[in-house]
Amino acid sequence: MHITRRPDILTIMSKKHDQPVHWADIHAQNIIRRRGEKDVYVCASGITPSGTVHIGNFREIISVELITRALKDAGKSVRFIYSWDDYDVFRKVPKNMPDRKLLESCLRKPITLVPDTAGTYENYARANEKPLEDLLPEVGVNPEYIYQAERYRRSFYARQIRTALEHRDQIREYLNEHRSEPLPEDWMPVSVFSSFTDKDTTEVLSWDGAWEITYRCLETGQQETLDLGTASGVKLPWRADWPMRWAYEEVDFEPAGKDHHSQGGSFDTSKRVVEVFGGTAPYSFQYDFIRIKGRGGKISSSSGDVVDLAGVLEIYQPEIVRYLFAGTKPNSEFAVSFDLDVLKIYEDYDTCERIYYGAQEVGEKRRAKESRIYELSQVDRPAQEMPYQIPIRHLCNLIQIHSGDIEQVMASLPALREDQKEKLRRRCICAANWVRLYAPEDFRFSLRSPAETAPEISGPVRTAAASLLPVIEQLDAYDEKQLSEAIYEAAHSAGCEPKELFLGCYQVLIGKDRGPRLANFIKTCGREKILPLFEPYR
RNA sequence: GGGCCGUUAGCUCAGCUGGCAGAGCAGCAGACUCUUAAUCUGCGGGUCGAAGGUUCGAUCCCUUCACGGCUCACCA
Repeated sequence: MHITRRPDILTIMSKKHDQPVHWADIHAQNIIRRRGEKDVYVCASGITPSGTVHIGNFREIISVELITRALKDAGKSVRFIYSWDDYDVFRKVPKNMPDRKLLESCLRKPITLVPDTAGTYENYARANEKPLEDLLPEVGVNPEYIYQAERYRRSFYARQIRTALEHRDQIREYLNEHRSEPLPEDWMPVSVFSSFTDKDTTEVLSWDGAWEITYRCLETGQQETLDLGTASGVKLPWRADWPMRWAYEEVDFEPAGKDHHSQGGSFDTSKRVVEVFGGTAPYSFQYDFIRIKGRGGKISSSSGDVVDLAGVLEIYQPEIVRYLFAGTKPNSEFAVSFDLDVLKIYEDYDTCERIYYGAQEVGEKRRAKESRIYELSQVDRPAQEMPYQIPIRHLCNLIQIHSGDIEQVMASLPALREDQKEKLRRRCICAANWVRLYAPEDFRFSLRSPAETAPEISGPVRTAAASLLPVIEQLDAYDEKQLSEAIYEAAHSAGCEPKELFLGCYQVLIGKDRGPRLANFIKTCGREKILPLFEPYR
């Protein structure tokens, strides 16, 4: 008898295994050691919503989520902040956006002041933010959002901007350490959006040493003097902005992509610049990019369709999306697959689940590791008892047998408990989507309708098919093996090759030469679906 | 030019803080009169990129080199 109940988390993290086995726990331990004991650990993530937020960006979010989970499991309090850098400049029109002309006229404006050309949201930035915000809770991610545009526009960072100006020589020096061309002597660590055009095509002329700054709009030639305490268009450039926020939020952990993490990259300069703001650089690690397999190959294909979280959730259950990321070390590249690999991923996940619940025996080391991956993959806590498992391949068949009617599929499953239905329904939807969108042609079928003209078959094959009728009428009396034998018997007594009969049967059932393993397939479909299809050959 | 990552079975990779080299797939053999990359059983398969060093012991740590990928030095 298998133990299919949830193990105690303390068993997994007990003294016996006080060495953490999972990367998230190792990083969490490092954060605690590096930053010292604190009441609350601040974990930060952030991106610029300058286009559809794709699955590559999601890696950053989920990495932080996994670390916050690990910190919490280590008994710590955590604040997970997510910064929408929506006061960044609109620099390039992505391929998948409508009304490119209008968007092009908005280049150099902050993305929060660019319209949503699809007409759904208040502005362009919001159009990219909101769909993701709506989806994140589904995968168990619930950060505290910070909208940088909103902050900058109400002069929230006036004090910090002044600090940057006061230390502009120091900041310039830090940045110059890694620049091929040094910044000019009169460089100012601010950029200004013109109040005449909203664009950042401006030149800062002077700073009065306190709160006033004067700039010229390059497009209109007009000059204006602003008060930092009330101005809405002044912001820090990225390499000053990022460390400023580390200091302001007292960030303990923030990962970054490899573009930021190279030597001379923005993390490198920021960990110097942050001193100016009286802070220290957070603990960090670098995560690698992710690739796409079985769908274009690039996250953002040239046709303009982007692989985003919604696109991945079409195919993968939320806990399996988490599993993909939790099961891969952040600094290694991996591919999100839409091809046959999908089946393998589901099978791997199910194996991981069985290991967690003790329904599959493995070595102690592997058990500890898989169990932790399983826990981190769950949107909430793992269920008390093991969820209903159904092999994904079989499910794909069931869905096609029932013409995509998921409620029928669920009804056909014996011993399905009420509390298991929600997850299973989700798996059904994903399987149906996969079959429809990505499965190879060989994999797809649909049962013929009795109303259609029955395929022409003749000779011994027809005789054999006819002789199967009594068997199908009594289908419930046969188990799979017996049915299989009956099929061979039918072929033999009619004097045809079993192969021919198989071929004929698939023609009758699904109008193809091949299909799912026949005996099992017929049993699964049941007498009611099969009999009418064979009736014409009586 | 700097940095980071990688190089392990035919393929894809695991091997996380040094202790007899692993998995899946492919291959081979056998079984099922069989079919969604069919299923089951068994088997073979490796100079752990190269050369040094540390160690009782190195795929693992250090140094150098080769090849491959990414990234920074503009902006964000």
